[in-house]
Order: sequence, then C-alpha cells, then structure tokens
Amino acid sequence: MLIGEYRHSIDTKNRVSLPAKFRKEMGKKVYVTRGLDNCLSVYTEKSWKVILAKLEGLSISKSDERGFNRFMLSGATEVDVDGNGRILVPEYLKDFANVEKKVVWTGAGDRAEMWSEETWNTYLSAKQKDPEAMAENLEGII
Amino acid sequence: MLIGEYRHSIDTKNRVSLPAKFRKEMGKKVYVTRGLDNCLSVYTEKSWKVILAKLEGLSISKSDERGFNRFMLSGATEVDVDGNGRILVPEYLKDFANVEKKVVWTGAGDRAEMWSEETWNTYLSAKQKDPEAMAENLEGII
DNA sequence: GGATAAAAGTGGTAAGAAGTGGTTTGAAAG
DNA sequence: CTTTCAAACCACTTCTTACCACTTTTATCC
Repeated sequence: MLIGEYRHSIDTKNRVSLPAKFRKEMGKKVYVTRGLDNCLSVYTEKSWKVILAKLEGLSISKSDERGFNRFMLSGATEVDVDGNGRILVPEYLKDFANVEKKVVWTGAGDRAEMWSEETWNTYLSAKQKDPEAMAENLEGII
Repeated sequence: MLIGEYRHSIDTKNRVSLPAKFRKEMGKKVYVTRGLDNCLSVYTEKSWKVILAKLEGLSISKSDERGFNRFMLSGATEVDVDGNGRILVPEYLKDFANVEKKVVWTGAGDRAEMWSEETWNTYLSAKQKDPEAMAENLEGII
C-alpha cells in the first residue's frame, strides 16, 4: 500500500529517486504513464496488469474509447529502477506533467503519483478548501 | 505489448527507424496500413492476422463495412525491416498521414502507430484538454 | 546525547547502442 | 549492353544507460 508525500528533484538527465518507502513495494520495474489532473501515474508490475486488462475491453471503433486507450498506452513506458533507486522519466512525460526540477511523490494506494511541485500545490489547496463538497459526491461509497 | 511515444525522422529515401523498444516484438516483417484519425497503423505479423480475421467478418453488402474493409486492405503493405531497424514507407501512405520529416511513433498495445508530428500534437492536445471527461465517459472501466 | 555506521540522495563518466546519412552492388528494364 | 532504381551494406555521430563516486541524512548503539 503506497501512502504519503515525498519531495525529490529530477537531475539534468531526467533521473528521479523513488521515495525510499516505496521501493520495496515497487520492485525493480515500474510503469509510468499519464494520469488525470496532469500528474504522472506510476504503477507496479502487478497493478499495471490490472489496468491493461481493463483497457483491453475498449473498442477501437469508438472515438472516446480509442482516444483513452491511446492516452494511456502511448503515454506509458516500462522503466527499470537503477541501482540507486532512481527511474528515468521520458521527456514527453515531463512535458505533460509540467515537471522541471522539483517533484512531489504521493502514494495513492495501488499506484504512486508524481506531480510538479506547483501543480500539486495548486491542486491540493483547491481540494483542501472544500473537502466537504467532494465528500457529498461520493454517493454512499464511504 | 507496444507502449510509449518516440520521435524519429524520415530520410530522403523514405526510410524511418522503428523505435528500438519496438524491434524485438516487431520482428523482421511488419504490415503498414491506414489508421483512424490520420495515422498509420503498423502491425506485427501476428496481430495482422488477427485484424484480417476480423475484417473477414465484415459484410460486403453493408456500405460502411465494405468501405472500412477497403480502407484497411487497399492501404496495406508488407515491409521488411532493414539491418538498422528501419522500414520503408510508401509514398501514398506518407501522403495519407501528412508525413514529411518528423514522425511520432506511439505504442497502442497490439500495434504501433505512426503520426506526423503536427497531427499527433493536435490530436493529443485535443484529448488532453479533457482527459477527465474521457475518463468519466468510461466509468467502470478504470 | 554523541559517535559511528548505514542508507539515501545526487552528480559525473565511459562504453555501447541507436539514429541517420551516404555508397556500393545487384537486378530489372529499355 | 547500358542505364536506372532500389535495397543491402557500411560508416559516422549522437545519445543512452549502466556504473562509480561523493555528500548528506537518518538510524543505531554506546
């Protein structure tokens, strides 16, 4: 279970450390792709397979489904964790998430998320202003 | 499984590199044809057979099905991968996809797609404007 | 609480792979 | 027999990545 918030920096070669607390669960191979709200989602091998299984149900002939499939798969990349616990973030994903130097890792249960510091701050302060409103929309789930 | 996004260029002899990450899965022979949204679809020998089987299920008496069948098959061509991992793109497919010099390869699971850089940028930014909307339409899938 | 050891974070370097352009060779057609 | 075109071959440059080194932080033990 991935939880918590950690701050790291990306070096000039697009390497970034996984939070030490995540490493055991993440193993030696992870999958990075575009996430919602302009973050990057980082999946373990196991949780990635679950996502793939869901994507396989999408139809190629329906525009929305084709689009979402492309969004997820074209954005995805399999990356090895190096000897120092770092991963390499492709340029196009850095661009997507507006990441420059400082990144924020957040645990999200089955996956981790990587945010540019500004995006995270903005997102969090917006959501924190009114968690009650979010809660109202949870429809009896919680 | 073909995933990710890669940028390459086509040379004056219409040769273009396959992304190194795709080469193992693609083997020495691939099938290129017209794809939806003005990209080119590139299939492995194996996935091409699957597509063919699906096309055979289409009815010749239904206008749309007949048309789609022609769209796929008339555009298709079998191409060999050269010693440096490149393929040769026929002129008419370059024209179809508005490819000039810069191309973007994207992985789409069972196939790869090749886009002109502009077409891809336009397509992606349209989708990115509202990935959340896509996701909401796909409720239950993710 | 301080010292020591271990882990984590960060940066650099060099060998090899990948990308791309040009040249030669062989086949086909006139 | 000559010419033309395409494809295989070759060579060079750029980029990637695995490895190594150093600094800083955290944890442990005395």
